[in-house]
Amino acid sequence: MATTIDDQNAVKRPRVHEQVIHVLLKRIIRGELPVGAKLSTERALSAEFQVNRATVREALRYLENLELIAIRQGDGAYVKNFQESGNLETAKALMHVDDAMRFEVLTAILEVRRISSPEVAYAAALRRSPDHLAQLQQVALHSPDLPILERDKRVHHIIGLASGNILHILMTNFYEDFFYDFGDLYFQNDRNVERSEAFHRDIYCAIRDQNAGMARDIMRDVLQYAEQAALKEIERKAVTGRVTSGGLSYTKDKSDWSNQ
Amino acid sequence: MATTIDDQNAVKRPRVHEQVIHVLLKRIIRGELPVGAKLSTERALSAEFQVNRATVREALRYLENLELIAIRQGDGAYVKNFQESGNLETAKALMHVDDAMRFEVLTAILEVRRISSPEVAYAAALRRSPDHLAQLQQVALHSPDLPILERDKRVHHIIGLASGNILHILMTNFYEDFFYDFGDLYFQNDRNVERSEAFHRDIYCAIRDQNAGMARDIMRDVLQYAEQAALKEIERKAVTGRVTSGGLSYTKDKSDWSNQ
DNA sequence: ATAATTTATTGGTCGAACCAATTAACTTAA
DNA sequence: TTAAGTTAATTGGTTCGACCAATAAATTAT
Repeated sequence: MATTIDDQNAVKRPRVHEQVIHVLLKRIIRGELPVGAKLSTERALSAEFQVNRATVREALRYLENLELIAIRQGDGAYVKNFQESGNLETAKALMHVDDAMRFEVLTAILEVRRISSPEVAYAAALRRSPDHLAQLQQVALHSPDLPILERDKRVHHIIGLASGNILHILMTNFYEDFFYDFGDLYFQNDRNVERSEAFHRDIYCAIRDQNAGMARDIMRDVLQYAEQAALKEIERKAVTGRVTSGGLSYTKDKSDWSNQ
Repeated sequence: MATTIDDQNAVKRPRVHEQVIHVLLKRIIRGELPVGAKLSTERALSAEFQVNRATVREALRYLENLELIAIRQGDGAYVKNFQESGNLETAKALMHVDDAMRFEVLTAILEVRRISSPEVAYAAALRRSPDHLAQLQQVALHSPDLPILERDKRVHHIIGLASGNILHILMTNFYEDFFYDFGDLYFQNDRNVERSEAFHRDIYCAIRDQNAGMARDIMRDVLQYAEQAALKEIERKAVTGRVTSGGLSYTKDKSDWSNQ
């Protein structure tokens, strides 16, 4: 059988158009392509990167979806001000630019989550269906075999679902995307694991009893704890150096273009 | 000169790949393509829609960016559960499905904004730079010629910038995208215009004085007012029928595929 | 000088071919 | 028979080359 690489440790072979995205993204965020600047034509980029024009187009379309550029037929592609038009997906892209930007985005997310999620818990306690309660009970209390990171993810997700607000659900997905890498580092500390498990028990009871105020307080407390603990881990790591299991620092790219 | 259509009333000629997106989107959201279902191959879709495979690919790439489908080389494209993986841009797409979904998304956004924005104002009052204050003064107090909708947009945007949190800024952009159409309807009511202008004056003073608590209260009050007023307008319109200048109801598509 | 027309540029779409990863079917060895 | 290895078919990824459509610049006519 051909070497079927383990899914967890699968080596991502970046698709070509993703490499093009990466280069253009850096040029835009770093200001080499300032706001209002016109990008090279698709044909010129195609020649520069030695890839097909269709591949360049896939990359440009992605940047257009991010509201980072505006494409006009017969004219060209222009850099937009992402602070004026960027969407939340732009934040994910910013994570790949450099460490400083990564830290800014991460702290921003932590703040937004600390503000919003307690109110999500509040709404969830009020509106939760019996089915959502059952799901929460199953995951929070009766899934000891589930890794703590996955369990925590699901708890938050079920709370989002129970809130009955589709935006809360999508925001929860957004947080999860960010904390998936970082979570491993966070839960290496047993104290954080215990804190999380206590949170699961408490938030379940509050939602079961439809005690919205208590649910909000419980969520607020755990997020304040987690935020401080996470920032501490980052600080420690910044001194220790890079870690192997993800975290703030990303592995350097092997792409020929990554250092442009 | 060739007929240069006025930008404001420009007739959007949907690009072909956007029409393909629309059809596939409806099939997914409506459950015709349930979670886990495998989409037709690119070649099959190309034949079905009578468009080139590259065009189909642009559409599929968009749905992939929305986390609505997962594409695997050598295998195919599969429908994901957007409640588990969808990002905020998915909400925009949901607006185009039907009226019920549109209403759900809109009320969800109003709720999220009511929760988050007061805290953004709080942070803005604490952290605002002299430059941001000057911008806010200019727009909020000394731009009588600016249409109220545009002025209101900029006030919120500057507050987002002043908050110093990139996520707040991007979330503000997200709100703006949704309320741009609806804003015209909202500001047809003079009472709403007056309320908004008062808000601009008050929030400027609070941020100028770095009175964070007051800024938060002012923002909370105006959003509560606006939310109720907006829902009232929607209700009124639902009785009156569709309106011409945007609003909840979208114009029916002329696409051949729109009724699939 | 201004307006209309033409031309060149550039993104949008198309068609066919080949590469690369996956799956399924088949073959072979234990 | 079963399990592992091999091969073939399927499907997304990329390339090449061409033409269509919208825009902007250059040109011409008024």
